[in-house]
Amino acid sequence: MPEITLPDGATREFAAPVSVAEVAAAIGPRLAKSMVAAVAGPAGDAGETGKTGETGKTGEKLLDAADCIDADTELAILTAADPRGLEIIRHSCAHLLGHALKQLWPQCKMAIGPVIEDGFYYDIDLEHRITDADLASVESRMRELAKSDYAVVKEKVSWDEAHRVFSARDEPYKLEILDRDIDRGDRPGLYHHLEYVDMCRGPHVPRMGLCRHFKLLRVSGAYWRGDNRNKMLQRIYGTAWPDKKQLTAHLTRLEEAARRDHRKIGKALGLFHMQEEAPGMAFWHPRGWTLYQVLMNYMRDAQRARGYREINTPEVVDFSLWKRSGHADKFGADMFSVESEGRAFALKPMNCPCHVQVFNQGLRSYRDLPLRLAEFGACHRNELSGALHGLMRVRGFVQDDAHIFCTEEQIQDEVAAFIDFLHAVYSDLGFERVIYRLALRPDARVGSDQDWDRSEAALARALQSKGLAWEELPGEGAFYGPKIEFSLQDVIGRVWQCGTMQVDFSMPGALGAQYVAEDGSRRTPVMLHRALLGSFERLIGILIEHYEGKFPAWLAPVQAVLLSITDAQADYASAVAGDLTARGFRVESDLRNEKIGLKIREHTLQRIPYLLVAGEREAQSESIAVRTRDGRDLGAMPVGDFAGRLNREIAARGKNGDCRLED
RNA sequence: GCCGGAAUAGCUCAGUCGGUAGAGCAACUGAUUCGUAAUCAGUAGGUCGGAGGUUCGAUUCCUCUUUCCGGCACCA
Repeated sequence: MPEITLPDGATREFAAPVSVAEVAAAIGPRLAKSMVAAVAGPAGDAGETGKTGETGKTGEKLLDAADCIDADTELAILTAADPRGLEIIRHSCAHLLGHALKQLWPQCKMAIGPVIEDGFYYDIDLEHRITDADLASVESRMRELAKSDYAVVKEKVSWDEAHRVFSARDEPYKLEILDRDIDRGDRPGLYHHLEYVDMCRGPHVPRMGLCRHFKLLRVSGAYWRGDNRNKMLQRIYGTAWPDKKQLTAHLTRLEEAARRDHRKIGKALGLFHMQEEAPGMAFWHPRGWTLYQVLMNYMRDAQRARGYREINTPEVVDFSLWKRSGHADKFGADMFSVESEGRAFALKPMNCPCHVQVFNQGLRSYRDLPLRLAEFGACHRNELSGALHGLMRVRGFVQDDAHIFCTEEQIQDEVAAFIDFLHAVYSDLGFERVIYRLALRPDARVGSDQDWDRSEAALARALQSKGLAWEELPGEGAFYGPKIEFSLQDVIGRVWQCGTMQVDFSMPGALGAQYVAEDGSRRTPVMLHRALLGSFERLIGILIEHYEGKFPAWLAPVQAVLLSITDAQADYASAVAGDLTARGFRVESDLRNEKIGLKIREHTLQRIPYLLVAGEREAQSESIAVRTRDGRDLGAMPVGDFAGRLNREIAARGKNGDCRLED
């Protein structure tokens, strides 16, 4: 006699074990119709034996509509409105995709079809190459199948039975999953979609009519089990939403994101270009290089204020140094090499070994520590061609790199100070959402396990002391030490590592770094590798997308343009431009014999923050009429007033809205 | 690197079922001096990414190649 407690606290008693669907029906017909699945929660032990899926909360269990409840439990019926319900719909969409694919290409071998953010995919092995046209026909077959609203039938079977089913269906990938990932004692779930069968923990929708608001997006390649030694399969991506409105909104977001692409905006604003002769390297144009320099000078001042000393080291260095540092072994193939007079050199892929050389000059005392050596270091890495991506992943770049030589006792404070520094800079840059990750020891590494224990712990403690939530990435640390990754997202949600803080107990010793301790003994310092921006290239790529090219005044390559109305104001406009330039602003003037409307349009499209109209009225009154790039008219004001207000806006950096120019 | 797609004027793109290409904007010339998102007219501009092949003839078909795009893998 199960007693079921609903989310609102109401209870319902049933005389006999009931299915989830029956409970929903008892609550109301509308809920029964829109029910996707249910979640049973921790009070009761609901459902049949065997795993039906897990949710974030411990003790919660996801149930299929057909699952039977035979004991007291809390139960929430899930609909598309619930995030867990939506996830189930997306998962069922993957099955729907599999169903359609199998109907269109019966010889297609099914691999996996999981849920991802905003949607789902299915990996298949099929000789025929799926084209965009195919994608449309797959999608329409999916719609037909969904429209028929067929019932999804769940079946729990023995491992042997599952094996028999997929042998008969000639699905080698499903058999491999059974063999390698599923315990022989388990009872895998089979979901029958008419003639199509998929194996899944579930739950899934009870009727396919619940999967209606989806769209297939693209087809691409993906290695079986994510391993590049395995066969490359075809992966079809789709997105799915609770209703048409949200689907449309998502597709619109994707279109808008495409417009913010840094490669597109970089070209439109004349910031940089790339060309065939230098793959993965940027040619910076005047406006882009201005932005680059503004950012670099900002970082230069900021790090000087925080006790860093700037240095500069060679870009072409003998391979022997890379051998001693360990980089040649691990990354030799990814380094650009240069040969001269029989000697092998490499373009430096990073700055750390060079910084140790600077540290090693002279005898260092414990009194020198922590020693913070910073360099805007130009690095080259011969990244795999397929990895290149605009400014985000390049082969030539400049890091805002620094290495802190310190004692083990100083690590904690240095890491904490670095995190504060990073937050201050990111806040000036307008970044609020930072993703924190802690990359732990990889299999291929140098250094003792004790060193790794201590360095991992030091980083974790520092994050904790700042109250930051982080994700751990086992095996993803650098070969010489663990690292905190500070990542930002581009406009379509791809995550890019920018800042980093790495603890290294190995390289200083390997390269002979020493200092004299208080007791006169020679000791090896600890080395902290750190960068805030990561590389100027990547960070500028993120900045372009973040601001959609509408850089705040402090970063804008051109902060204001003087616009004359007729030739009669040419001298006046030039004089004002000269005055503002002399005050340190980045100003241009447009004296062309063109209509003011055209000039406004062109410079607005160039995202210049302030358009300063100098017409006859302004010339008479020694003023300028100020218009912002978002079309606001701030009226006429004396040049000195504008300069003062712009100065305050620039000083505020990230802490002002777009073109506020407040009094 | 792997799978798939793409490459046409400075930019954004159209086009040729094999007969050496077209628009808009930009550029240039002239007229216009016009107050807040496009003034008008004219001119010029392309060995259709590169190399080879098939063909009487290739931008179009085939092969190779480079780069880019979307993923996968990689990311010190």
